[in-house]
Amino acid sequence: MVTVDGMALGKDYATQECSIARALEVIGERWTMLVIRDALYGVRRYNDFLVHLGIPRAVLAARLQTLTAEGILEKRRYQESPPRDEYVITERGIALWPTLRSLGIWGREHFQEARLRSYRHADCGTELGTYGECPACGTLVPVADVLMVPEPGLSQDPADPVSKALLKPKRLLEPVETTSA
Amino acid sequence: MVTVDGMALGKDYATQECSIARALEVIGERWTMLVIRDALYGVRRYNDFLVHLGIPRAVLAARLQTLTAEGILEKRRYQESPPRDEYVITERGIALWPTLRSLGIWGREHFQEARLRSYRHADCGTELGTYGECPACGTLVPVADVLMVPEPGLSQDPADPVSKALLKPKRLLEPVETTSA
DNA sequence: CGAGGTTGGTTCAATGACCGAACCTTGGGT
DNA sequence: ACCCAAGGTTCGGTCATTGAACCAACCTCG
Repeated sequence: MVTVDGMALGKDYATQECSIARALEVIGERWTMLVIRDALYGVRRYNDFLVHLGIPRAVLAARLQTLTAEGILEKRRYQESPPRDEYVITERGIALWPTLRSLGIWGREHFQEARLRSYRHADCGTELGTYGECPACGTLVPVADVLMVPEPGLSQDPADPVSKALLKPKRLLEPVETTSA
Repeated sequence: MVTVDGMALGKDYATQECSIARALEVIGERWTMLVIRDALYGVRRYNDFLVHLGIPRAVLAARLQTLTAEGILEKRRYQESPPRDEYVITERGIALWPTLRSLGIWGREHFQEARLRSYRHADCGTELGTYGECPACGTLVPVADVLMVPEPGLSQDPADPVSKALLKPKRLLEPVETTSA
């Protein structure tokens, strides 16, 4: 049966009856997970995503729109006159933190020597366990209480202002400062 | 400037200094994570991947080759005369279980009503926590001791033999039985 | 022996996604 | 009036994915 709309390549893993497949239909496209990672880091503005990711403008626009439509980001007016919007991560997006953390750990352990960043419980300074829990406190750490700490191995003096801003320790979700003024 | 090698779209997130990006270069392509999921379920043969995923043959061949080259699957001769190989998941691939589990949970909680499968500690029958730990035993359950149990909501009587084989409870990693003889 | 089946692929034309560069728009700032 | 910044859209060219067809080694059955 040939359905009316001709979505051939895109998005849907038609035959799969599986929540992983459902998830990948939403966030499985190229660049999407990196956009979400940046949003967790506190990146919010079109231009910041652009320079930090090195993503084509058209693709970024498409991804931001999809992620907004799926309720993972929320488009929010942060100033009138010049009307400017920012894209803020929602609860649904924040819920991807364990996935991204375990993916990052896997990537580092299997394909990378150096450790670039560590993640700590802001309250006590303890480094997080594999799933984002605090071994000392024995609790699951809310994402807003995760402190991202750059480690040596991360290149000093990067080109773009966003990478530069991410060079100092900061909490996740807290907006990055790129006041180029 | 046109560089000599023409890798434009593919694989590498060039500017990214991040273990998540490294990971996605390896397993971020379309279909790849679903192949790994199937490998965790115990799927091993070209034909079983093919019918279960509904993936184009050429793409499957490419993915199996990449995953083998990256050490996530291992190509293993399981019979001479007709020489036949199967693709078995390695430790490196098994290490993706927490990632896939948390991704699946996210997909179900946010984009799906029914629960299709549950995962239990084979030793005690307790349903696993969010990260694959056993709440009762308090231990991290080895993947080989995870029992996958189909729940109502999963369609009875599916078309392909692999889905049919996955209709009864079985441990992860344990090869699926598709003796069509 | 030859026909047909099973497994595991390769090849090919068509279609869709992605890329990078150029352009556009709205609203300041000077 | 002119230029700049932010946030896009448009467009031609390239790359990836798709589905269908083809290939080949080996086996089994008549």
